[in-house]
Amino acid sequence: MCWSNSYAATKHLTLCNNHNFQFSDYFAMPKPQDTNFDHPDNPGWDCWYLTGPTASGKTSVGVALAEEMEAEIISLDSMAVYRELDVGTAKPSDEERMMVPHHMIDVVDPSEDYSLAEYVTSAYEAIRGIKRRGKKVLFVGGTPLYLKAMLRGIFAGPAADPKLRKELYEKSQNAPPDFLHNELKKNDPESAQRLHPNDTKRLIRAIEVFRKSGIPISEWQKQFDQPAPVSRCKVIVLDWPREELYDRINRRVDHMIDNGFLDEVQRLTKRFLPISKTASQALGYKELFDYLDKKMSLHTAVETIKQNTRQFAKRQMTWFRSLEECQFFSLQPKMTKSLIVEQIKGLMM
RNA sequence: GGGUAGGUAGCUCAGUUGGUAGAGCACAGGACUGAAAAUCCUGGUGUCGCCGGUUCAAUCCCGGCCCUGCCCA
Repeated sequence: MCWSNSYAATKHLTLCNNHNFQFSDYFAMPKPQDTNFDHPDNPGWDCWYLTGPTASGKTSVGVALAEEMEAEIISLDSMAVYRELDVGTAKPSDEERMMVPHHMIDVVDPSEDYSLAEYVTSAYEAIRGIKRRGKKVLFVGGTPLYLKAMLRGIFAGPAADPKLRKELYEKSQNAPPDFLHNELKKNDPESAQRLHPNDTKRLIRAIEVFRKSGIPISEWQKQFDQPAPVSRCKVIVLDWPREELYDRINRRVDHMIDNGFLDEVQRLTKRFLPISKTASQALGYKELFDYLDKKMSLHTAVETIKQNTRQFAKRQMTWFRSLEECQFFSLQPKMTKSLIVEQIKGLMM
């Protein structure tokens, strides 16, 4: 795609002069709408999906499964897209990536902002490539919003406008609490009805969409209530008993700390371009930044990472329960990987 | 041993001039489409340290005991 380089270059230049990535006001080039998001025959169909909460073992099962099924893997993960965020995002190892081709990992610089729409655009591209090579497509990852967008599509509405967002945000800070809500009510009462007055991010996005397109976001979004056809999508959720999952999370965070997580975070603090607003949302990084800034002890930082990760896993499960496409696969500590792979393979065929 | 402050939710604490109690965090459930590992909403989960007394009624008042912190020996 010819526009992507100049777009990235513009971002780089402007970011150099702006180290404040809280509602940064750099100018984002509007992207050409060269992808038909609301395709009548969604490219995300006729693919396999292996998902589940964080630390459920998706990566390792996914690689084994892909080998068995002659598939290539598309990572379904909003944080693995960033280069240099390796340990904390638990990316697949070099060995795993040698065994099966992986896509959508390490695709942007950590100083760049990233979005759902960029993911979907590139994932469509990856699907086409894999199918050209005569392979199957296996999505592996746990970002539920991305999963839903792959299954049900995304609307071809206006891109984010950081300038407008910043303006609305700052205005709302000096106004009565329901300022944004009232603002939205004027043009899009349906969305205002649906959104809570405190839901700042979504209120801002909804106002933004109307101002840029003249069409309420509630109009754009109507199409996504229909589940993908079950006959064409297999979505498997790795499902551990809650307590076991939490143990796995705690153990994995300890393992990350023992395997260079701190060094990685330290390196990020020393880079020329600061990490972007979206990349800095990654779990574990913000807590370790606080430790390095001496705002908390290492022990407290690690415990906080574990807690935030458990809360994240809980939210992921809420998503999976709400998506009718999801088929839960119950796991028990004693099951071997080959047994798991065998059974999931059976479900997918 | 004497004095003193305290013991209330998983944690840190508030409170009831006597009518069986509430905040933050934790935890649980939900929402979610161009920031999503983000963000937002809802929910109190309890032998008010233990044993007795007074009272129609005690977590609260009285007595004793146990435990913790601090001060003095």
